[in-house]
Amino acid sequence: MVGDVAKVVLDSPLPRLDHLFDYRIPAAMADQVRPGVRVKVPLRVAGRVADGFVVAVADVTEAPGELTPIDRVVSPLPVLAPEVWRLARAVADRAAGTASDVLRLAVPKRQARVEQKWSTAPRSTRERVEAPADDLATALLGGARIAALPTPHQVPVGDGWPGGWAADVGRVVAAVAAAGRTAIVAVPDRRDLDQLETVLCAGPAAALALRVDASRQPAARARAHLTALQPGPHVIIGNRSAVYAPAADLGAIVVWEEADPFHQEPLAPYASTRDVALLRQEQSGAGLLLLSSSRSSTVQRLVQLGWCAEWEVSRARPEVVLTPDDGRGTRIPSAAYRAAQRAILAGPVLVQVARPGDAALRALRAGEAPVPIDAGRTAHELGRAFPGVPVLLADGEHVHDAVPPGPRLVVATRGAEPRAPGGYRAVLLLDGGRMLLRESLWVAEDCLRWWSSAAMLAAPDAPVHLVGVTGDVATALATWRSADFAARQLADRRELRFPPAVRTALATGPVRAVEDLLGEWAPAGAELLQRTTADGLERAVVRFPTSAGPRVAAVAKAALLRHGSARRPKPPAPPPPVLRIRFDPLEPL
DNA sequence: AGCACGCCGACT
DNA sequence: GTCGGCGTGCTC
Repeated sequence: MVGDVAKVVLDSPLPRLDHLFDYRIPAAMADQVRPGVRVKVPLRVAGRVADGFVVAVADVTEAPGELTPIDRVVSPLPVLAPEVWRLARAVADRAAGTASDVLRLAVPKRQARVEQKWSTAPRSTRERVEAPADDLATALLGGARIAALPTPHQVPVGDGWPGGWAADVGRVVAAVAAAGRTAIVAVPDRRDLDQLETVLCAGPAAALALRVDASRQPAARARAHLTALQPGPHVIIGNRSAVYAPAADLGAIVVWEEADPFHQEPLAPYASTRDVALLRQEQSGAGLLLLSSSRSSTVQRLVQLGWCAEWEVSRARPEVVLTPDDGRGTRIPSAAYRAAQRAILAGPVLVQVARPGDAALRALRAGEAPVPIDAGRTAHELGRAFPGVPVLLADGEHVHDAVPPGPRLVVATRGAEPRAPGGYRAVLLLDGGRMLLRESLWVAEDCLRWWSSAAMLAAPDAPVHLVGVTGDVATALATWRSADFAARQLADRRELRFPPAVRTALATGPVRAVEDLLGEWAPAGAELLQRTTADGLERAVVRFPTSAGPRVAAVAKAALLRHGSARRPKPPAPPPPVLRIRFDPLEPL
């Protein structure tokens, strides 16, 4: 019978099962089986069924023998869009992972009740939106790949003050939607998502906004997914999983703050938003906007390759004052202290610290040994330094999106800084020296990003004091030339042959499996960087030029096919060690 | 994950 | 001779 072969991807993390399986489509299911639908299919023996998605329907099969029929169609809704399947395959191949691992991130779990209601309820039709023309959006709609820094201060929207970046993104996606194309925006965290939502809801594309937030209830996720599958345009906003949203008419992908660690997927195959976005841009021809508060060396590399263009969104620059430590090196320098005292009469002042516990205190009580101090005492001590001024602490445990207007000292750990209406009257970056001491391949550019994003919370005419930091990275912040700094970082990395100038991969597992792999990796272009062995387990790090990526990944996948699964003994026996391979770990060594 | 196939040690 | 250990490989 014509068209009765279904190509099915199985929901299984086993490398051996990571290819398409052919099944016969029973005549009774013919009208329901189409690409994207969930099915249950027999595997090996009758009675055992696996979940899967149909990705294609064909006339012929290359599989030997008689085809087993599909067991049943779980749902007739085609929830795996063809462009998402292509993307999942590419992401998996790049990292020697399985497509089904990627699909678990890309397609939310089925919610029968949601689908039930969806099938009967009328769907809202997309209305046309009107938005001002936007040069950046026009370039993106032409397929441009662009790296840009945002408007560096907050803007008033309704009665809120979202970041300038969110307003920049809002203008771009509204223009993309007005052109009838879908836009996807991926941001690191919930607080960024809230700001973007504020902007979108006040703009012309409000009715098209669709929040696909992996942290929301499963039902809400499923509903948003079904909506995204409908003809657009949509403005899809979310965290890292948003890059996988279905969008047949994709016009632009926007990634805000691509270097933020929240964009790093903690689940196999560990692909970051940026890498997925690059693949999706290539596959779809949509525009790609990498908007960040400072240029990362990774994006600078793309710029220098000519793969990515630069764009100036705004000429405005926060005023940054480099303030040396005076005297003992632990006290707030008097220049910064005076600036804070002056500013606090007009409104809130932000103090960024590495950890509020000891650093802020140490700065105020020179000469005393730092001890772990709870947040309450920190607030108390700061209160003494600024008598009569309320102190607010913001860190991982004390989350504040925004602070009320009026004089207030806001002590925040990096990344936890609340926004202030109209911006802070002064920003003190107090712990720069300590932040730079952290051991990481990316410290310098991480610090520049943390400082830049805190500086962007200042009012347009308010001073930003970077305390006790000198050299390249301080100059980069003061001159707001993070691209030059990133270029120098990249030059160093080329010299050392370290990321992002090269890629890395980490293999762990039984000594023999890892050694075999290293033997095959070498001719593929992967050079051994580090190797440690402990009780039968080996850990090896290799580096390779990006051009060798496909070969290195293919060799890795072949090795996983050989050693990837092992017999699992009955618990409580520990599972036997298996070969694991991770590409591009943030800290390879 | 399961389940068959297949090649070496103790056995009625 | 055979029974069965579990190492290896396959699943349309």
